[in-house]
Amino acid sequence: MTLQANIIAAIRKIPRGKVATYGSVARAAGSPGAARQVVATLRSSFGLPWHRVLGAGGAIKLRGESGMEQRFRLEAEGVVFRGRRVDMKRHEFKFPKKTATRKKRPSR
DNA sequence: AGGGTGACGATCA
DNA sequence: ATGATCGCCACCC
Repeated sequence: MTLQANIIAAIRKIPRGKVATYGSVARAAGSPGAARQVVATLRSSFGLPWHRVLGAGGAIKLRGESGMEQRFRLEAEGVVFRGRRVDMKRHEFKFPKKTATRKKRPSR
């Protein structure tokens, strides 16, 4: 299982009308701090709800038209923006945390 | 092995 | 709020 596969899997779980951040996706994929890999994945793969992935705080990190595009798509899904960012209070998607079987870690 | 790169994140001025 | 810096991580050449 590659990190990229985990990232893709995580992103695919983001429901319509909800959003997640690079950082949270990275954690969900099992690699906290690997936000940049999330980016790499989004760039190299497609067919993913890429527009539902934002930067910390719900900010769109894309520049130019791509950013507008993203915002446009999110609003179309019912996501509310507060200034230049998404209202995370209402739309942030919380990935199910692995509480039971920790990755490579003796129970407890 | 070594070095460069990112749609990042957090912090500081 | 914006821009600069440093830290992080995995991937690519």
